[in-house]
Amino acid sequence: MRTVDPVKHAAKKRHITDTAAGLFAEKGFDRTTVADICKAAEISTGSLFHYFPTKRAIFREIFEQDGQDNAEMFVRAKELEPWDAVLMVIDHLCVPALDRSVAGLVLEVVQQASRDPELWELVGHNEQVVRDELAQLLQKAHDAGRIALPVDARTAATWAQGLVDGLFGRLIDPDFDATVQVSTLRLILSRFVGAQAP
Amino acid sequence: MRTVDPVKHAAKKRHITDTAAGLFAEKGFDRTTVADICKAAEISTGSLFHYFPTKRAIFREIFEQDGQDNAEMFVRAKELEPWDAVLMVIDHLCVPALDRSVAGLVLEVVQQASRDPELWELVGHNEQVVRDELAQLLQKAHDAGRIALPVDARTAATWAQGLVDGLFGRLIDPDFDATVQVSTLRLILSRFVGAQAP
DNA sequence: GTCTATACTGGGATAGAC
DNA sequence: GTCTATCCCAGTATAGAC
Repeated sequence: MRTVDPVKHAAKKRHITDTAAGLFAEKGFDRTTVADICKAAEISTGSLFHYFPTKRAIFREIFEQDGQDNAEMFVRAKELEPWDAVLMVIDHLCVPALDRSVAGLVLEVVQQASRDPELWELVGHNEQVVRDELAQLLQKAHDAGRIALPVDARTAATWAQGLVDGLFGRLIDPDFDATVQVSTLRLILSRFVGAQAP
Repeated sequence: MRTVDPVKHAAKKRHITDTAAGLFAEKGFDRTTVADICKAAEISTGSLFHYFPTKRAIFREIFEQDGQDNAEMFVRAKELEPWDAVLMVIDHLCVPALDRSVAGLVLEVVQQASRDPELWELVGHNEQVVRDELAQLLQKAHDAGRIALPVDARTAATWAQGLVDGLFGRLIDPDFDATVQVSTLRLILSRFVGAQAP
């Protein structure tokens, strides 16, 4: 006897976020208008604001699932030998870089997060979780003699993230092939942490 | 018998760009209004548009001098031993990261450049010059036996830039001390290119 | 729940006096 | 060259019919 079908409702929201994500990636948040989103999603503004209170809310929704994704990843990672786990995590973090449109979205979220405290909490927390987990894995690998860290584990973890940032940064060069360069990234990281040859 | 004093004219333009740069760094390009700039620079909008045709033009002007700066740097670098020159260039590229407000501006320009073709040309060209010069220096250092590149010089140069991007990326973490981490960056690069201990 | 139409706001840019 | 006043438009969000 309820008036809304929650499944349909969620599906529609998802349709809107998916459509909006593409536009945000392509044109940026500020330059994407609500009208653009409505046109692309083939709905009216009135309908859109039935599902989301503001434009920003659409943007946030897009990133809300990331935290859970990462949590799942680390569960899987912990079943591996620590250093292999680190490499797996890095690969996972690099995946968005392989798709230019997703990469645009990542650039955008960094930008927006620095000015939207609510979004910042979401993203910043996530980053910190990744860093902490990476630091733990690196420490274990070090203790097991698989790598020989030249700096503390936390710093190393930070720079592992920094290397991923670097990968994204270089996407501005049209000749830069992220698929190929992920292996270079692994080489740099391996040499940095003194990984033994396998 | 000329009606404008070019020196005064340039000084005023400079005053506007300097003022605007601070605001762009702090709030981002899109969220900085022309009114904001005028207020901060203590001029009227009419006056501002006498010096610049559009808001974007102000933004571009800020980065127009970078090319020349870099050219000068490479002239000085070439007087050094190649590997020392590489480290000098890297240090130079890292300088903006040491000042949070300047760092904000760098984030902003990447963002904007991906959507402003004219700005893109400016920035992209500059990046390419840096990469080419770095690649040359790395090749020379390699040939001199000072380093042992595991990849081609161009790829190595690209990743040297990527590491600098990573440094900027990590600035989002408030605990990240760029001054300290520049030395970690040098360590990572040195290990990557197989630099011999001095 | 979805639409059309529109109110309201704010920002970029211009006109024209001084 | 600089100002004030203002135009014009884009964009978010709402009202109210269906």
